[in-house]
Amino acid sequence: MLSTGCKYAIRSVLYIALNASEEKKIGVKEVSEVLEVPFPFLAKLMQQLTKAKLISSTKGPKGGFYLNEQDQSRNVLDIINLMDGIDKFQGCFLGLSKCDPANPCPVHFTVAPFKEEIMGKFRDKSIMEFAAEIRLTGRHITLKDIV
Amino acid sequence: MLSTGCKYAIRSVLYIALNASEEKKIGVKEVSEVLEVPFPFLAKLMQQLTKAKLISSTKGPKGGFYLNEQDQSRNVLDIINLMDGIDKFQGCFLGLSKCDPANPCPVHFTVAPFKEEIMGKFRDKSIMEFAAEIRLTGRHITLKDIV
DNA sequence: TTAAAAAAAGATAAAAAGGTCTTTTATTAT
DNA sequence: ATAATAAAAGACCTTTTTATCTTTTTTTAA
Ligand code: FES
Ligand code: FES
Repeated sequence: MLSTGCKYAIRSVLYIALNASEEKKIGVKEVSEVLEVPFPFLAKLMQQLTKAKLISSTKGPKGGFYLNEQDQSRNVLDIINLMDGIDKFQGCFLGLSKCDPANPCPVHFTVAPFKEEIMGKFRDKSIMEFAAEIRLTGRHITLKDIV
Repeated sequence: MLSTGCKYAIRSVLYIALNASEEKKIGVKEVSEVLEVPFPFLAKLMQQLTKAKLISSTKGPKGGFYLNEQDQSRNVLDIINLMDGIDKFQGCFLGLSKCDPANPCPVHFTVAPFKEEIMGKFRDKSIMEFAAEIRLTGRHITLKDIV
């Protein structure tokens, strides 16, 4: 469905949303340990996220990652779009050049409604709204707390 | 979304459903040319489909691929399951060990309804029903007829 | 019964995704 | 100023996916 990098990225951003702030930044090390994700790989992903301005960072001691105000209003679709490209949802399910209702592939009308709706869901809910829900209902981001 | 092999496989099976029969079998060559898919790669995929009894074949002159009665009642989900594995839909969207409503990840309730429904759609409609619809409405499987 | 046709099988190669390691740059506290 | 810290950058390695090539087996028709 999504690339592993993309999955890691979503979980990381949510973890940062939940646990970091401009005063208490969080490093790659902590994130990679808590989420059980390979450190160097995650570091690359975080760099990408930072360059794309989906998360913020500062170097040096007391440095790390956090979400500034703009970052907080981003949504999950922004992350998917950055990591895997929006075509993962917008493109034709069977890989034909364009997904076009005027020129539909055999499964177009089977999948199109879902593609639309799921993109909507991931666009309309901000990272912070997700974080609030996680805090409220105790959803897990890590493998550890499942057992 | 799906692997390229899986997409090729679905399109090929539909093409065979539409154009082949036990009397008029179709070879890899024709399928690869019409669908614009690399011949040797497609040959491998067809072997897999044959071994899994999703399509039928005979060797030698006048040989080729076709769908027997059992094959015709198969569905798209069978193909996806063979090529990519059912976890592509059943597994957790964020890659956590198990997708379990009792222990949901942050996006579980956002995506779970879609996963269920789309699997249903692809399970409940047989290959031949898809073929009939294609014949009726003129859906395209190839890139050529789009322009 | 032989030659041609076509799938099956298996070995190999190229490209992409996933993952690691090393060096550089920026920041902060001492 | 200096040492320590942590991200940024870039080179590198491994595995999986995608694709190709070659040989073998089966079948049919002449
Ligand atoms: S044309 Fe294939 S999904 Fe829309
Ligand atoms: S637990 Fe993640 S999608 Fe169900």
